[in-house]
This record gives sequence, C-alpha cells and structure tokens, in this order.
Amino acid sequence: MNNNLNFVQKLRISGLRPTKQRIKICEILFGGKETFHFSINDLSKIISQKTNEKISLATIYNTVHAFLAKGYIKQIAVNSEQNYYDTNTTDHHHFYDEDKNQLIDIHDNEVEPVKINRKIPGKKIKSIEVLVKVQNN
Amino acid sequence: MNNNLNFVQKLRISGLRPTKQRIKICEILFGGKETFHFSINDLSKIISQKTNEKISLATIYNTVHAFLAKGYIKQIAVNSEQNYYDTNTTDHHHFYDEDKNQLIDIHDNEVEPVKINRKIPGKKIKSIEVLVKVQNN
DNA sequence: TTAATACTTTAGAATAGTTATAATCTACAT
DNA sequence: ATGTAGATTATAACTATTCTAAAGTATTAA
Repeated sequence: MNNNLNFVQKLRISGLRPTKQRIKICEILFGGKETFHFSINDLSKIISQKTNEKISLATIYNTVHAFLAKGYIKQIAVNSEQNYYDTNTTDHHHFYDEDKNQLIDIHDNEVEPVKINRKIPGKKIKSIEVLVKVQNN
Repeated sequence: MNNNLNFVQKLRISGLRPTKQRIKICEILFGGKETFHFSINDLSKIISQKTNEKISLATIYNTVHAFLAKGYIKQIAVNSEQNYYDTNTTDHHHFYDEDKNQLIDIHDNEVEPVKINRKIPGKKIKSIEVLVKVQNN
C-alpha cells in the first residue's frame, strides 16, 4: 500500500496523528479514482462494509470534522434533512436530484462563471455555490 | 384589518381553514412591506413577542410546511444546522454572512443569469440557486 | 341553529442527527 | 521504556423535527 504512506504523511503534515481509523477513512474517501458525495450515514455504511473492525460513530464525526477543517473535504448545502460532503474540494457546482436524493457534479466547462455585481462592506467572498435542483419530468 | 380578510381568502382558496393561528402567522409573514428570512426558531420568537396567546410549536411547523407546500414561502439551503425560509418566493439568490449567520437577498440586477450548459436526461430543472458565502475580511 | 364531520391545534412522546463526556487507549517525544 | 498529549469509544445529552392521540374548531347540511 504505497497510498497509505501518503495518507500517513498527509495526516501528519496537518497535525493529525495517523491512527488506523483515520487511515481507513482516508482510504475510503481519497483512495479511489473518482471523487464522490456522501453523508455521515453513507460513510458509516461504507466503513462497515469494507472493514471488519468497526469505527465508532463519534470517530467518524470527529474525522469528518477534522478533514473538513483541514479542507480535505467540503460541505454541500442541499437541505437541512441531510448533511452532504464532497471529496472534490475544487470550486464546482451541483445538480441535486430530488427524486433520488443524489448530488451530481457540474463541471466548470458546463456552466458560465457566476458574476456577482455587489459587495457587502467589510466582507469577502468565501465561496460561490450554485445548486440546481432537478426532478422527473 | 383589511389585510386579514385577504389572508382569510388566501387560506380558504388554498384549502386551508382560516384558523386564528394561521391568520396570525400570515400577518407576521406577509403583513409587512419587506420580505424576510426566518428559521422556525425565529418565527416562534416573533410570535411570542407579538402575541399574548401562544401558538404551539407543532402548529408552527405544520403551518410552515403547509405554506411551503402551497408555495407561499420557500426554503433556502444554507447548511444543515439551520433550516431557513424566505417569504420572497421569486427566483433570487443569497449572500450568507457566516459571522452573523444571516441571509441577504441578491437582487436580479446584481447578478448575471446563471447558464447551465448541461441537461440531465429525464429531468427538468426546478430551481437554480446561488449561495455566496461571505465572511469578515 | 344545530348537529355531524372533517380538519386543526395542542402537549407531550418519539425519533434522528449530532455533539459532549469521561474513561480507556495509542502515537510519539523524551 | 515512559510520560503525555492526543484519539477513540460507548453512551449520555442535546436539538430540531415529526408523530400521536385527545380536545377543540370551522364548515356543511339538515
């Protein structure tokens, strides 16, 4: 597992001790070729499928929060029923399929840059996110 | 209260009985000149400030859901901590002030129309929402 | 006007998602 | 090796929301 060494380094660099739980979660989140969207519940299920030793729910929350704070994942506002995270931290927008409750990436070449012609005094823009809700027609 | 007659009609037309609780909530939500954003918690506080008879939390939830279903208010996805609603149901976008936890309308003349150059087969677009998160600089 | 009925409100219970706690464990510096 | 700060864990606590079922109210039809 050459990858796991990277994860160990990645964790250490950011001041997080490379515990086996965190490494496992790294493998799941960053070990694949594709980025993906997940809820805590999704992640929890994936972990129990891929591992025989289970990781406590508290640790899953802690780790997700830690990775969020470090910018390894980002949060996506869809609705308050479910909290979604994205392993793709680059600026991009989303479709949200209301029938399947599923997020779909919109790539940069698929959308014109969003131009906001207004500033809030004393504030700087942290992110611009477009959410396109779709449903069966 | 000429307005209240309107509210009674509005409710009746949409198949909702004009109870005094619903009329009161209409007054608060639609009685002012300005549209505004609120959470259930906000609304609950406003109600207890403006009324001596209190409205049960269950009724507040029921009414907000009913108004949402009828399209009298709309929901805004900000994050999962707090569910926000907007009395302005026209298509428009928002700033979200992360320091004050406050939503600010972006008017149509302040943003270029968002163009999505992609379609999801079998799906139609229900809404396009831009959320611009800002913070102190 | 009254009676029946379907709709509404309500308090409180139940649920779900998340965070806090405190004991145990582990990585790592010395 | 050992001490310590940081991590994990089970479980309790908390918060927002939904459910329940009993009591109340608007509406309809007689």
